[in-house]
Amino acid sequence: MRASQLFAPTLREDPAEADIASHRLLLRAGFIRQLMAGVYTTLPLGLRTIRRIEAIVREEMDAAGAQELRMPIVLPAEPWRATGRWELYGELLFRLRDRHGRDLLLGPTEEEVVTPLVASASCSYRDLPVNLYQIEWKYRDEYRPRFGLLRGREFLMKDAYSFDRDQAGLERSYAAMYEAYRRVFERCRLDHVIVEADPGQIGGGINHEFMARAEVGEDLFVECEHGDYLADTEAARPMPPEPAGEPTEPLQVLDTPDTPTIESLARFLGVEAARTLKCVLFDVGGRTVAVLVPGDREVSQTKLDKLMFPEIVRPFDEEDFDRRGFVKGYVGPQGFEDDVVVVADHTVRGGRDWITGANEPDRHVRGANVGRDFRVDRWEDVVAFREGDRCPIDGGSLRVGRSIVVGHIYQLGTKYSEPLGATFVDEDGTPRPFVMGCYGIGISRIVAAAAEQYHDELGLRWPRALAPFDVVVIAATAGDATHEAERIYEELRSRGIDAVLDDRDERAGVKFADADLIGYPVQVVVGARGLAEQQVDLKLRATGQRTRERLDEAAQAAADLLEAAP
RNA sequence: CGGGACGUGGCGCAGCUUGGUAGCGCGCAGCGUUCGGGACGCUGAGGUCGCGGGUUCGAAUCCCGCCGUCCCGACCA
Repeated sequence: MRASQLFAPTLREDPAEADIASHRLLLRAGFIRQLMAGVYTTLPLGLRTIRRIEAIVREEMDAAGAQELRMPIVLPAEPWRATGRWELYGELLFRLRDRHGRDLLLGPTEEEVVTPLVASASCSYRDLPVNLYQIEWKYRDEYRPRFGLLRGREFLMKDAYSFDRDQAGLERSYAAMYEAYRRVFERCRLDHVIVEADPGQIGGGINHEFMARAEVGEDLFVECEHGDYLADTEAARPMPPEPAGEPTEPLQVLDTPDTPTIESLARFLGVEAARTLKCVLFDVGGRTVAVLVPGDREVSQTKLDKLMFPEIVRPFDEEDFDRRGFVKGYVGPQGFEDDVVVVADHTVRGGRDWITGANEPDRHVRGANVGRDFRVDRWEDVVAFREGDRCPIDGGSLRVGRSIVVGHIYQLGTKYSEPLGATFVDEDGTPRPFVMGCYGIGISRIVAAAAEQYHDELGLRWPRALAPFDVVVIAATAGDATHEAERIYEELRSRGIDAVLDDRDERAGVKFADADLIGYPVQVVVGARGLAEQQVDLKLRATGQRTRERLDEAAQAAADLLEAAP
């Protein structure tokens, strides 16, 4: 490609709407242009990078036994009603209506399409497993699109779906995808971690997130300083504290006017929040569940959801407090009726003589102790992770890392096959629902994640595998240099290397600046200065390292440098 | 959806407080000089000042409404 023909409008200044590096540089370097919030045009350079990522993904998916297909983006509402997601997804769905008044949506993911599709093939258990994937644009009307390609309303995703006869089969399919994903992100050179993520309300299903480290990432994970523990922040289980000793105080009631929050209570009494016992009430499938955590900690509803699955967990609202006779802001676990389930986090074992609610307005108690003053029905891990918690394996200090989720794989089981009536015929002749897995890779998000990890003050610095082109040949001066540059460019192309010839009628400085901004891995500079000695200059963008090579070996040298590039 | 900021040639911005018919830099076009790290000079094109309403002799500027974009947030006793 000749730069004079390439539509790559680079910007000299940072666009006003972009804050983070990837967004700013992808705009400036001419990879993308914004059309509206969360929707971008992909320019030729951006599309080349996307194609390279797609190629890697395709190779690994195919090698893992998945088959590519293409499903529609405009979808009928009916199957989404069947699975409940027409309601559940709410505003997240782009909905539209056709001329006949039929409800349609733009696909945010495609279980509702692929599941009936496979079912319609009248499968026998002998046809399984099947794994189908596509690379297609997805649509989600995010409540707040942001950060350019990181959270768009339109994004390119590889989505794969496996269909197995049973859980054992699913686990095999899942393991194959897990390995394929590892290879994909290795080949993309993304610095990433893999964590077992929280299954949330779906419950039970194992799932893993592939997270590219990035300071600007919205997704948090927890890691031990010694590298032996990794977890989703919602799933992290800190090491429990040493158990506290026997009670030392009698239970006594305190007048604590106007102290409905832990903060106001701690201030009123002049004690640490950690001395108080927080008692949070939830409705779980109609029953009252009281969750106890130290006052300076929070309950993780995600953990509670998982614990109570398949029951639905809902925090108490005003009405619940009134109707069930609890005093909001002054709830304590003493004297609960038997129908209240008391769940305490392990961290509660680390305290005694608690200050907690007295179950009457403006009053608390002190000296409340487990066993003597209140009962605990279940000891569980329900506390939200907090900076400073210890590693459950070696007690090391845990820290929070930020990341961009670029891949997510999931064991779905029969969550979709059952409501959609998607079955195969098993060996005994009876229909059974497929045991499914789903596997996503955010292709357009990889572009942004890689830009976050590979850039400097000059611009983008693509790893070889993701760069829009491998090499740029810069004609730095007119005359002979132009001819030599052209010759080197042709030689590179004949070697199968994706090269750009910067033949624009621009000053050398402009070409250098654009080359650095766009981030070609290798630059070959052909100019009068070098030609006087029959030499050219090579630059490796990743390190900035420059070398001189003989003119007649320029293409070979560039190829070698590219080979050695990260 | 709540809070905040911002919408002025393609891009980045000034002008608005105190109303008087729009300006700077970059980019773009032409000519000349220059030519290995975002050159210089001269000339030129390009703007419904986000949209609608109002106030006024007169609105980019003041008032009201709407739209758009960006940032922060979304829930716990």
